[in-house]
Amino acid sequence: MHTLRQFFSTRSRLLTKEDYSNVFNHSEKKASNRYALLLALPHSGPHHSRLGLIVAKKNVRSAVDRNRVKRLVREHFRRHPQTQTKDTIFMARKGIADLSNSEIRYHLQQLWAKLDTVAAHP
RNA sequence: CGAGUUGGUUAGGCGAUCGCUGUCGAAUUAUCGGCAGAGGAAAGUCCGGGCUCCAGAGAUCAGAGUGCCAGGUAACGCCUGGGGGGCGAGAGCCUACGGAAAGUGCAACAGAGAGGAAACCGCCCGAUCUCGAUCGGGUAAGGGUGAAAAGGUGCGGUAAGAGCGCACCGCAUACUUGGUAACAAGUAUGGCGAUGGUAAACCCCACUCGGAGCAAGACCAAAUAGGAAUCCAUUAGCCGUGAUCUCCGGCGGAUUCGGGUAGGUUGCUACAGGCGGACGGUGACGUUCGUCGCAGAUGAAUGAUCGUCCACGACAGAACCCGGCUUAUCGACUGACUCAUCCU
RNA sequence: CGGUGUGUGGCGCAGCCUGGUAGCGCACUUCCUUCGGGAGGAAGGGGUCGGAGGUUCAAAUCCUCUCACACCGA
Repeated sequence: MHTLRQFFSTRSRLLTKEDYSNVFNHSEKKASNRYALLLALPHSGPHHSRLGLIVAKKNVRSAVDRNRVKRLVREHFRRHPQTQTKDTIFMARKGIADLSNSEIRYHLQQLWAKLDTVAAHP
């Protein structure tokens, strides 16, 4: 199973406006801290688990930092397969650009763990 | 060797594992392999051009921009060379650097006076008398005000002074020489009561410019609503002017057509291209020969982890593409030149 | 990505075009009025005019660069 999910392509991304507003309006699970916010919508459709990224210019000023955050989140999503198929949105908050790569990785692990415990007890 | 000026190149390397985008080849329905994959500023959007659409014969006005001269360039507000001015001991650096005798305006406060001006304190002459004041006149050297006061310095001259005269400098005009030119040098004349400053004030002169931008533009095209044409139905009901009747129109169904939203495709990278050589030119650059193929994403790829070496890695991420400018930036390498000391 | 606009006391705005004094309202401080408060009246404090450079005798104002913020076009 792990080797099966070790890729990340366009099929595991949220693509259209509807995909995003769907998750926003019907999100069943949330996990957040002061650096980021996660929204998730479980489904049993034909898709894989999908990921959407929102890293606003207002919250992360530099383009280099925006790319860095998005790459780290994708890498985490790719390396840690979901226990349940669901669409997830990641929203960056203001202080995240000041963190180092290892710090961001630590926070991502915490957030996804929180999301899974909520999922276990709906 | 020290201090400094200036131009160019580069922007962590190597290995392993797991990934992303494009493309080629296998395979054929989700895999494998090869190759390629951010910058010198990709940034700011300050200029210029290509490209696309709109408007359009051409010209002028308006408006905007540029502004010493010559050249380069597709073009430029850029670059190169030269001239003037300023700074520096020098290499070198900086320079919006056309016109103020075409006209209009502006200059607070201070000061007597701010522009065809004027005399406050002064200086000098004369008159008067109470003998250091008043009045009349001459003058602009000195003082004072101001950012700026109508050539500067020296000598002569004079009642005191003044381009009043002379010398040098500055200015203006004319001519000669050198230079494509900007300009420079020289000679002569003027005798400076005229020609002050400000044009990043209006303005004048010369030159340049149509407008918008790839979210431009082109193509394909759901659902829903609405439009047009043709055909069917015109039975029943409802609406239309207060009521009734007749006529007419609308509300119905089917097919076709065109516009067009969501969404998709395209524009999308091979071109004023890079590298090397030769020739021409002081140089920017041009001509020519050879060679290379060098990102093309679209919620947006170029990364993560580990090991290792060192100088311990700055500023920072393409979004139609080029040429510049400006701003940010830890360093490393290298060419040329200047000054000072020492040695020969 | 492209195109516009705005930065002035604590807050909201004038002044900029046409260069010389930074002003208005609310708020703040003190005093008067009142038994006390509010309202009212009088006086006062507070501004590198977003930042840097240039033009000018002189810049909030003119010019250039730069930093924030806001708006418009799918």
